[in-house]
Amino acid sequence: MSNMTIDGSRVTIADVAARANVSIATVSRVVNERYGVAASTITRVQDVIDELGYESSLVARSLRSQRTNVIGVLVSDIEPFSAELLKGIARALHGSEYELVIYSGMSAKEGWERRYLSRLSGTLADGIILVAPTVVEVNATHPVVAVDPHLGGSFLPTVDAQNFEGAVAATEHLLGLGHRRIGFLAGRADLESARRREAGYRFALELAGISFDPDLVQEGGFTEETAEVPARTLLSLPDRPTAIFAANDLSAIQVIRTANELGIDVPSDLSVVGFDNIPESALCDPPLTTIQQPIRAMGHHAIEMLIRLIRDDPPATTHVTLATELVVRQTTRTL
Amino acid sequence: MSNMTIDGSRVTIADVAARANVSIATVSRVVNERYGVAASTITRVQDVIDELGYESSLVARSLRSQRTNVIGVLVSDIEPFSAELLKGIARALHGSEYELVIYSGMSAKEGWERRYLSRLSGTLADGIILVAPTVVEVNATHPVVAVDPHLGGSFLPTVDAQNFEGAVAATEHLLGLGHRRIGFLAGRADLESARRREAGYRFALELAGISFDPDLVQEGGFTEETAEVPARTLLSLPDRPTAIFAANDLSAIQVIRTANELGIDVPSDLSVVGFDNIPESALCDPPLTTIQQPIRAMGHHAIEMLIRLIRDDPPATTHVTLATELVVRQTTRTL
DNA sequence: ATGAAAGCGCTAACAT
DNA sequence: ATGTTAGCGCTTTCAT
Repeated sequence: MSNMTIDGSRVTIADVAARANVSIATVSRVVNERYGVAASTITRVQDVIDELGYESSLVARSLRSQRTNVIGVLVSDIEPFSAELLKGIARALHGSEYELVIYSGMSAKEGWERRYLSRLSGTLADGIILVAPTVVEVNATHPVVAVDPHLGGSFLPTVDAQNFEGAVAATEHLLGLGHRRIGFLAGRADLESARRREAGYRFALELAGISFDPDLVQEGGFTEETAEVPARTLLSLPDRPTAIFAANDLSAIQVIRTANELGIDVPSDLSVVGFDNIPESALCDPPLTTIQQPIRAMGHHAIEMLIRLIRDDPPATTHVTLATELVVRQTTRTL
Repeated sequence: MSNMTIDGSRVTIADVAARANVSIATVSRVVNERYGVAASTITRVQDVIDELGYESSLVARSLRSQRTNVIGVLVSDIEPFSAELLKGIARALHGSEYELVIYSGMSAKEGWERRYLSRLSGTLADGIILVAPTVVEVNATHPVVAVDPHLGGSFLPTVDAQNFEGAVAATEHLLGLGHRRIGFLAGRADLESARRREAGYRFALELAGISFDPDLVQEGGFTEETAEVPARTLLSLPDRPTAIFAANDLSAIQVIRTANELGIDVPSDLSVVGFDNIPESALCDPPLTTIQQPIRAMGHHAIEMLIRLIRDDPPATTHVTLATELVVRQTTRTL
């Protein structure tokens, strides 16, 4: 529709003002529904806005005004976990007054949270959700809520899940099936959630009177790529584990793949349990037994907390931990 | 880390300039690696930047300069399809020079594409990917690529999938199982992809010599919520269909749910086929037979086309259609 | 090599 | 009721 542009460029507030024979300020008032504009002027300006298809620039507006009605979400990457979380966040935002901007600098480099925050905060968004940040000592001008953060003891409002309890449940599930040599494919050492999952694994073993074997623990790094070598290491052990608990589904899926390559059948020769219950875990073959995190609900809670902070409402809970649950599918079997 | 702020507010280029005893312009030159700055000055400014943790504001920068190194993705909502697409887009952007901004005004209201585009384009992003737009007569100042758009004949560079062929395959799968009364839960009438799926359904029926029964077609609207009533209508027909082909997985999942509520067993009493193969389709019970769209690959192609356009590279393909494929799971059975 | 100044599109304080 | 003006943080001429 050619009325979207004048001279092939964007329609700005100045174009509208000129065509309606009013000042830029008046157009701004009409757009923002401020008081003190004559009804006839409102009509005239609105007509021009419609005619020209004018829509105010988010960028220009947010540079100038404090309030933008935008919620920002900062992620290091769009992978299954963050994608699920985004679905929950979007759902929670339905029917609200807020718009959603998701930003990813496409780099998981050390300190991304701070850099992204610095690039967006104070400007684009009224409040920010930080997804799986490894740094939380952040000093922003706007409210920030962290989901699944590095540090448990952060002063940031936080949403996470029962990592420890979930890991205990996963390990006890394997123990209950008769497994005794249970490997653990750890997550990233710098993530609190990863450490708590390892703690749960160790705790369950100890409770069962099984002494901890450091050979049975490898760092898998939470992605399929980084999990391959450690998975192979674990599966090539002289006294190979009969079961592996992976710190997240992505690395569990890689364990299954690597096992297949090595001619090890899952679940006949090897039981595997993941963590997260991302949609992909049900898609893999065989479908993965895993610990379900209520990822979308976490998004929901994060939004609720953030909006409360933005509105400066009475301080609600500052730390929400949601329950995890074992989901038994087909990668685990009695020894 | 308190060095992120001065006086509790954002660190701006002015703060850096003041502390380094240079002008704002010089800091800008250092940040953007422009020529004509003394080596000693570069060092000094860079030190202050590091010390203060300065990062330029995306908003301010993009207001002023043409190039932002940001790819914008405009979606009406974050649901399984767009989330999958985002995963593909993010993957394609790994290691590139581009950052990613996803914008959703959280409204599927008529004309959202144009409004979002107007709010973002010309400012924040160097190029835009429009996801499932219903309007494509768009006149932007920057390159735009449409994924799965409304109009087939759009002049916009487009990425889509074989909707017609996929629908034929789905319908023929059901026909091959002996079904004759096959219902169709249509998509949104304003979406080209939805219409082509219906055309494929009709074509396959015709080819099989089955006359089209308008009672067997209901508009399902592509979401679980909107699909419920039409699904119930279809399943309450006096001469109930023995199979239903739904125009997307979300509505297929709703068909299964509604069937359960009505005491109709899938697949014993009713076969169901979806379209998309979103991860959720494998998660439902029983796992859904569906037509797979290579959603992530579509994201990949869209990025490639867009970057080419941004770089003004030799005009590559302006319209990519990817193949769809039948994925047989457990919701279809011989009659 | 560096600084001063204009201006991107907009909002808000201050006139009138 | 409406216009004028001063910035928001930044890049980019144009001077020096």
